[in-house]
Amino acid sequence: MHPETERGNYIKEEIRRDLEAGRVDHVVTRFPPEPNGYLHIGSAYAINISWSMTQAFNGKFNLRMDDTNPAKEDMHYVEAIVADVDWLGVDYGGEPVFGSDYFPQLFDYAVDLIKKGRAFVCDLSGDQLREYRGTLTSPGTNSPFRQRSIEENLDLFLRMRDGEFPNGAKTLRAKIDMTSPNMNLRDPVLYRIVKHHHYRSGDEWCVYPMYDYAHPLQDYIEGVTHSLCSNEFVNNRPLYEWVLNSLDLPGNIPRQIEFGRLNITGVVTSKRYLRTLVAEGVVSGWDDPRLPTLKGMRRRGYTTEAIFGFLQEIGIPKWEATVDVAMLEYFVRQDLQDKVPCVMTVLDPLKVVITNKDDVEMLEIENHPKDESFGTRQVPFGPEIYIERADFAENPPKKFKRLAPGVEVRLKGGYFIRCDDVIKDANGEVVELRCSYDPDTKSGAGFDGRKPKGTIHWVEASEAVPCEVRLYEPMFSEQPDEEKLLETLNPDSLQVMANALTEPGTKEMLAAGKNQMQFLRNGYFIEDTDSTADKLVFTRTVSLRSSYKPSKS
RNA sequence: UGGGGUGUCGCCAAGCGGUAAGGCACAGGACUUUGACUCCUGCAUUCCCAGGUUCGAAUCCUGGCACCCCAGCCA
Repeated sequence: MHPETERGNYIKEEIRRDLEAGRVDHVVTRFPPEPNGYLHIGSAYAINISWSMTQAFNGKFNLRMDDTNPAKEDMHYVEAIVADVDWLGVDYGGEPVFGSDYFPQLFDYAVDLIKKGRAFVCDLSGDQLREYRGTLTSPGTNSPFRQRSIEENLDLFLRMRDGEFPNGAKTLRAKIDMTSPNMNLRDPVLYRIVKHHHYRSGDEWCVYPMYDYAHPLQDYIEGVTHSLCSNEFVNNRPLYEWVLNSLDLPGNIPRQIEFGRLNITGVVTSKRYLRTLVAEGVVSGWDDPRLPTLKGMRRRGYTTEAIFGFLQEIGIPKWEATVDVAMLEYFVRQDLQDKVPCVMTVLDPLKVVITNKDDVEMLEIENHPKDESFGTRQVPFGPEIYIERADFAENPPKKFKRLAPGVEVRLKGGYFIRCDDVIKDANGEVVELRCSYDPDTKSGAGFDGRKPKGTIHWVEASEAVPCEVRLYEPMFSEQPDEEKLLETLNPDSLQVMANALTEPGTKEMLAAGKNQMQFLRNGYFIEDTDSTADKLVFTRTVSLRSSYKPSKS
């Protein structure tokens, strides 16, 4: 085997082969989104595949709007797409390119095709076209217009362009083979009449090229060497090649190579369903943190490093693969862990009175458990604090490493406290804990006389900052059934902790420009776009991993 | 159903005729002022199935099976 042969990435291997064989001497790839929707994790995956190839071979990467359908596309989407790609940090040469800019050349190529006798104008209606096409098992039938003369075809095509015929009246079709077992080759439509304003070319055109005709030529015009796409297009490859070969084009001809689609457990990426969720108001918008859109993931606090790390690890499947979300979350934690500070926030506060404490003192606590460069901060501790309701149990189960009557725990960065008394309201609900602290056990003092049951986080009452914390869970109860999407929704995908309290240090972090941090024991959070100076709002990016398994009884 | 594509651990995934990498998840254990992090350990005698070729097969051949894609004037 060649020592340079790239393993584990068949596309890279193919490209290298092309380079070594001299078929090409450089690499150009492209990502061709249609500006009719927002980018999502699957888009990032596709972008990464094409982009990483140009990184590997010092090539060029184009971001091309695949805008050949005037009825569906909009400038709003190109702006959104550009913003998302910019966020990913992928370099596409500064400016996106537009497939619609090649309309004139595409038209000329079509004229060429007609002159070569390889395309004809067909008057069949949509319904007739379908009938003539045949089925998967039966061959199609030649169009009665297939034998028109080149002159007549030319004349008709020009008149189609000039708007002489109504929408759908005629099409330009390739003359290939109506009996081909590959449906794409049964004289496919190349151009259709669409009198519709195009967001970019305006009203200049009455005819628009179809994807199968436009794509290979757009690639060719841009000098794309390797056109990488998902394998739903394998059946289209013969047509892609037919278009290029039929034109006898000089120079490098692009080569299409397919890769498998990416699915993630519990996540839906199809535009249609994403649109449904937004339209039905199931989510707050395209940037809802529960959505796998790039905007959603960005708002949720996923970093581009985490996303690329994840993509790097899953590789390039040849066929559709469904990766466990846990893998994505793992990379998010891995990335955040080293770069965000750690503060304390109590999501569901339970009041604790420290009976033997009457002053408020400042404790110095480190901002990161491993990295000293994050420095330390002053955290107040006084006679009244709040702890997490879940960190107290009147009747603790086995192995409960938190607070319980008569039990002693350590307050992170502070002292040991012992629960002496439990105060309940009329309904028997615990509303307050009376605890005593041991001054000898101050953090860092080296006290080792006793071992506390565990360490919990807390927030001092007088300086506590109220905030809203949003916890997210998967949108669907299980692997979503796309046909019954709204029925498989997880009703608890968003949990709002409206009465959360965070330590003053959190505001300091925000003031210092750090909008992402770990809330000790609760996970990684990001200040939400809904947050204001009056009302802080945090979104949980991802929870911490936990090996704690509550016992059944 | 005609054609095309794909089948290696629960999930991704290496492997390219020489005797099954790695990651996630999971299960134990160490450490721990986060039940986090980190660190150990375990986790496919077997590669969709059945035959065949070979000293030797996940890799080659034959035949099955399963799943996915294609019948838009969408992309």
